[in-house]
Amino acid sequence: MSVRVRFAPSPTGALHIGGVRTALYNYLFARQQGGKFLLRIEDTDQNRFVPGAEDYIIESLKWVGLIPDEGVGFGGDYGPYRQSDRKAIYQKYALDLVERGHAYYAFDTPEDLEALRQKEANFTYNQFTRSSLVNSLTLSESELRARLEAGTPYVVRLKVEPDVEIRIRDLIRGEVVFHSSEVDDKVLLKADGMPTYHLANIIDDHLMEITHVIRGEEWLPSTAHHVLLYQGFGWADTMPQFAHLPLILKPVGNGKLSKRDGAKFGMPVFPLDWVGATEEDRFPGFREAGFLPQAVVNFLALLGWHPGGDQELFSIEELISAFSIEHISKSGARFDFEKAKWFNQKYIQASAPEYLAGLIKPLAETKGYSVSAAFLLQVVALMKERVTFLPDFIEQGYYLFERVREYDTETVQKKWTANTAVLFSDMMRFLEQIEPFEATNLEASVKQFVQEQGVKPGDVLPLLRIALAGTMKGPAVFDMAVALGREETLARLQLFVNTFNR
RNA sequence: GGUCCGUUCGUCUAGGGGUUAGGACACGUCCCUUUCACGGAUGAAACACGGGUUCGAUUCCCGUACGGACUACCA
Repeated sequence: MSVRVRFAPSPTGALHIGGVRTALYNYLFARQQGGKFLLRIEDTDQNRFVPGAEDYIIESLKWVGLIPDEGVGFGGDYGPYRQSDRKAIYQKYALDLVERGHAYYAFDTPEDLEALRQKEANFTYNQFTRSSLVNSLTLSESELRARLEAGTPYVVRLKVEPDVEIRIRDLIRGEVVFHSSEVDDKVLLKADGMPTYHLANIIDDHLMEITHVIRGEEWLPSTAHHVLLYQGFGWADTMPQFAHLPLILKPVGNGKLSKRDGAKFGMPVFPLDWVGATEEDRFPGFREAGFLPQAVVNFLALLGWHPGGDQELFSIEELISAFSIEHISKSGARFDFEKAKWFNQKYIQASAPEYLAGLIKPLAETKGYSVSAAFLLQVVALMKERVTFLPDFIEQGYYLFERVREYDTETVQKKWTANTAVLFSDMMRFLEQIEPFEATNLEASVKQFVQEQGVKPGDVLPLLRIALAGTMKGPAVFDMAVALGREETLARLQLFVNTFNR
């Protein structure tokens, strides 16, 4: 049987970076096994539905390159892939389960249950309490029929049999055992006719012939219910295998990574910018922060998984061939933004100049710079080894696009002497006619010129650098001069002399 | 509270009954470089604790502690 896995987020807002990792692991597994990777939208909670979230999820997956083989927006033979479009299917199966004796109607209202919880803090609807509640197990047949015919709202609940051991073989954690006395009678079908996650995911996974369920650790406790459902439907022999992923934890402190941590630690925790309706519902994304999707993938892949060995940088092809569920860690992994930055830097260094130039072009344009592709290529060559994020090309290297905004006056004062102005004027005349205006020639000639003037290069070159860039940081001076061109270089030298020669 | 899951340098992790416990990020020092980075070298830094099992446990078992998830007509 060929592998089929799914990523099944619910459209309640921006897709958390942990969700991206779950999608990635599913994707890697599917690709490696020659199987299919599907996207299913779990929108059975009408109250939590957020417009735009579905598009956001799809765009996120596309950005990181995890293209589903089937799913909402991707076609496929097992649709519909949006659960709200499958409502009738769940109702049919829920009633089927009632007939099989593995589920029952319950008429207790949310208010009834809330009142019970008030009275008894740990109240649970289960095999011990259901006999004293209002459901098809306690109602007579005629009472039941009367309520159903009157259209009384009801839910369908799982009927958990007493004294049964539920064994789960988790691919990551080994065998996990639950006793049915600890398993409650979960709601399967809600009063609005929609299924809960538990029902919908079992029916869909069965109908969509899912072979492996790779999902977050938060689902481990409810897997007992899921196993019972497979058995109740008579699908035990085709039940998928489970793999419960460790959580992604906060960078510091306790608990899992939350969307608030982004603002708190000044880093994105979402793949793309999310712009919600309110000011508080806005979050930055990795893409807009200037990450390369390949770097995000590499970073995420290694956050909770490692194939063994010392390799850190993996192409997507390498990830696919090296991936194995058995090598996924059991414990939660802290989100280390410093490591994410390192990956990005590495991927920028390794990227083709043309690719980078294409990515920074729109960034330059929003800053109001209109530059040629050739010039962008020069910027990339100059800045590639010293940036972490894509916008750094423009922001750190702004002086390649416009004139110096601010000089490092401290260094200027340290190096400026009585004859600096004269020296610079002579150097400008020298630069005016030097041929070719090219880095190695410039370097050799200018150094020689400076020496002939009886000055040490160390006294002049820093000033030359500041004249062109304003700062002591940055690319090699003569490379910058070439990128700027002869005319602009001379103009900046003149400007520099004018500024400091008082 | 109950159930379940987990615990190797600060962080991500490799490893696995006998190892100088390996790599990477971050950090320190040095080299390269008349800048900054890149690169190279190097240093500091870990098996939560207590019992077993064993000739020998960081590795296997059991506890304890700590951390986490779940405990909705949310997913």
